[in-house]
Amino acid sequence: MDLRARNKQVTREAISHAALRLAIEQGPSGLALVRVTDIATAAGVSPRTYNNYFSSREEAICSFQADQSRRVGQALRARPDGEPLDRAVIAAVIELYTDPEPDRAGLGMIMSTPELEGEALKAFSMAEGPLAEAIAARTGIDPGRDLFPAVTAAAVAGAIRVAGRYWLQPGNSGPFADVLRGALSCVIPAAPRGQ
Amino acid sequence: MDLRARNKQVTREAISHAALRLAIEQGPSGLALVRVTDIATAAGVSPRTYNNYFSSREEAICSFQADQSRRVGQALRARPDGEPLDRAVIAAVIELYTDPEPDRAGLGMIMSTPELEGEALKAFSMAEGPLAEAIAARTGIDPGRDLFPAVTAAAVAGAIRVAGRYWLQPGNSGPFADVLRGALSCVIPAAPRGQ
DNA sequence: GCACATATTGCGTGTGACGCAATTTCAGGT
DNA sequence: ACCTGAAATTGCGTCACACGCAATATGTGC
Repeated sequence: MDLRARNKQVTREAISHAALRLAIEQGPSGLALVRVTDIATAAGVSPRTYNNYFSSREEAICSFQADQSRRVGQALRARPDGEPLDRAVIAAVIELYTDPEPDRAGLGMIMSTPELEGEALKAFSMAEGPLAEAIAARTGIDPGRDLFPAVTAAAVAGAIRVAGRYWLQPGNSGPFADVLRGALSCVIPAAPRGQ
Repeated sequence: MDLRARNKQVTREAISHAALRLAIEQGPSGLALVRVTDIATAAGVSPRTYNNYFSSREEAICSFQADQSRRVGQALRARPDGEPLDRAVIAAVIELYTDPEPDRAGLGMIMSTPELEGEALKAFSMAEGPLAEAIAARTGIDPGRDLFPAVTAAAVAGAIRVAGRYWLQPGNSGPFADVLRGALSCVIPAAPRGQ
């Protein structure tokens, strides 16, 4: 990775981090008070530069979650070859989402702010493409002819989202890993049907 | 339903219909050319009134799909009591989404326009809440303690979305019902695990 | 230390979303 | 048929945002 590219990444993360931090400070109800100028200032860049990286506050705020989702496919590919699909997916997701344990405030901000709903869904759905490819590769199914990889990927993304929502509920002090495992086992078969 | 409420509904649908029609005319690449004024004029209302019903063009365009999703729960509840979960869900979804056969242009516009992605995901996810409740009612599971209803609902919504994307691919002239059936059978168990 | 690609920035413009208050519309009762 | 009041429509003003463009600053690689 180029040095220049790494600098861009640093700037990107600075903006994203500032945006999420400011959003958390104001809480879900006061998201409108988080102005573009504030985000840019907090990140140490000009408003115009902020806009070179993100085309909306929502995108900046949810960027972290989106990045996380993008890694799900690669996490599944890192699992050993012989492992059954369900075990591999569960292990990959838990590994990715509990190291470290997610930031309750950040996840809560993203998932329980109406104005962020669309962007949050986009963030979680970012996992689907790469994950579907990884599932296809693992099961040897052609994703162009069989819907199984894409449908399963969507189900996994949905399960992660539901698990997050449940974990955020007050009075839920258990580890996220347990919730994730429970959610994922509802929908992931050990192998494609009939095989 | 009140007469006044019905009039509001008529206006709402006029705006939504106009928005989708204009968007289709310009195609996914020219969505920026669909101005608020155009939508309002085409619907026969003032721009301000358009904004009383929808707070963004995207929302107006995807409103039809959102309404459709909201009906999934009720469609499942309409299935006979004894029917196994998987059959009931599949029958309910197919009934709802193939009568009539979806408008290819409209669905394509909504699902393959990047600017509409967030709103489209919101539209499909509208099904999840009511559907989860219907699943909970049918299976007798307490949705507050067990994640199965919510996870399954999310998986169903995801499967419908994936099926739609697949059905839109050129060279796919088969009935939508078949695609839906295939997608749904990937993830819906006949009953919650272990029961 | 230089040169060039690339990122950053400032400015200007067009558009959208929405609060507010005036006005129109119309359902329901007399 | 008319009145009345609630509710919907509308116009206006405001504010913030996204983005194109061109100038400038930055720093990497030689």
